[in-house]
This record gives sequence, C-alpha cells and structure tokens, in this order.
Amino acid sequence: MSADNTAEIVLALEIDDPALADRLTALLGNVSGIRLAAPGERAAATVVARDARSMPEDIALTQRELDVLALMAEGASNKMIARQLGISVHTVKFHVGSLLDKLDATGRTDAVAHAARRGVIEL
Amino acid sequence: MSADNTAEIVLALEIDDPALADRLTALLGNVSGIRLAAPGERAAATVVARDARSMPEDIALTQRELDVLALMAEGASNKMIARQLGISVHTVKFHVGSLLDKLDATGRTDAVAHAARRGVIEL
DNA sequence: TGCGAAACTGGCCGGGTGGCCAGGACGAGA
DNA sequence: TCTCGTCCTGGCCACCCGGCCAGTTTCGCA
Repeated sequence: MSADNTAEIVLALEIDDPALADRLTALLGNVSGIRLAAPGERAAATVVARDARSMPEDIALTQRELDVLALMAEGASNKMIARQLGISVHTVKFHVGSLLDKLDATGRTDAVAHAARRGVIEL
Repeated sequence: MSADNTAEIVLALEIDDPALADRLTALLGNVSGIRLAAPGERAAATVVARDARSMPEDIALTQRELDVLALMAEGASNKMIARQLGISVHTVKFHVGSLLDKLDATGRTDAVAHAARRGVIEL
C-alpha cells in the first residue's frame, strides 16, 4: 500500500442526482488531503448515492442455511457441499430447498443472485 | 428530497481499512456542509472502500454471451433462455459452455458469481 | 478469395438438481 | 409434557445440466 501520510486520498463520485453531485464536488474539491478522481482514474474509495440497498432486511436464515448458501455461491455442487459440511447430500438438498423457498428463487443460481442482491452474502 | 441549500449532506462511511477510515473521518469531519452519519442513520450517500467497479479487466464476451449471461443471472433455465432469445436449447448450452470457459467457472451458479465479482454484470 | 470467429443446430449420455414422500433426534418454549 | 423449529437422513423420480461428437451459415478481415 505504501500509504504515504501526505498523499491525497483519491475519491470517485458515483451520484445520480446532479444537484447532490454538484454540491459534493464543490465541497470535497476544497478539502486538502482529498482529491476527486478524474474520469476513469483508480480511486481509493467511491462515494455512492444509493443509500437504498444495504437494507438490513434480514431474511431469517438458519446457520446451516447460511453455510450451504456460502458454498453454493462458490459454485459448489450438492455433493461438494455435503463433503465440506460433513453431512449427506440429502440433507444438503433439504437445506437448498429451504433456501429456494425463503429467497423466493427458482434455482440455486437464482438463490445466490437474490442473496447477493439483499446483502445476505458477499460475492 | 426538500434539499435545503444550507442543509448538511449526511455521509456514511463503509470502509474496511481502519487507516483509510480514520483519515477520511478526520478529513470529512471538518468540512462544513458535510456531516458524517451516526451509526444506523440514513445517509444521502455512502463512501465505500476501493474503486468498486470500473475494472478495466474486461473479459472478452460476445454480445450473445452477454445476453445469455444476463438471463442466467435472473435464474433462467436453458429452456427459458432459449425461448427468450428465440434460439434452440442447444445453442444456449453452447453459449453457456463458452461462458463457463471464459469465466473460469465450474457451473452456471459459479459463472454468475464470477461475472458479478468482475463487474461484468450487475446484480 | 480463402480463412477464422461467431452464431446456430442436432444427437447422445452421465451425472446433477429439485420436488416429493417418509422418518428420527434434539433443544426451546408454552 | 407436548409441541414446534431446526437439523439430519433416506428413497424415488422427472428433469436439467454440462460435455462430447458432429454439422451449417454469416460475417469481417487479410
């Protein structure tokens, strides 16, 4: 990282609302120690507008379901999950079934997509 | 929004790196017009670590592969994708195969996860 | 004009997936 | 105690998936 203490932090802006973007640009542009990223430039952090997601709307998943879900997101098959967790394939399928139910998904791919969208898992 | 011109913009911080978080907290805390959000408080914008997307590491996917990938991310089966795109299931499987290859994935679930991670698709 | 890339289609097949049935063990709480 | 939720296991089965083989057309580029 070689984080030079005197180096400026490069911030990227990703704001839909033009008014808000303008105000932030004006405010942040004058802060010493912070520099706004040029278009396409790599930034250390990004300012995003959507407060929308990151909603703590936690779906009630059991610990075991979270275990299975995490491995599913890695692309693991039921057999692999079974081996990993030390349970039978049948039990894995049972948990996967519950997951599909709770996440309102049609299949395992849909399930991880939904889970990622809702912030249940991190890709 | 009732964007009072004199109102402070509430910024939330979502940074893993403690050092970076500290520096940003110190820098942004002194900016008039900006206030850092209290834990749990609704913010107008969020500062997230790292340059979220805009990864220039574009995997070379053809248009058709992107079509298929998008529908895969919706949890669509090969049959559904075929109907949606007006092509045969065989062709869908052909594209899926290429996708698995290019994305270095073991299955469609893995492919969607990889694609999302690399910013190829938006969940 | 030939050549490769992309897109498309077909058949075949082993293994994976998801839905259904049934059951048992365990702990928390009424 | 008795019920409820969670976790676990089994069998059965239709269907889907991914990989293999083969082929066609269309397009741009050398």
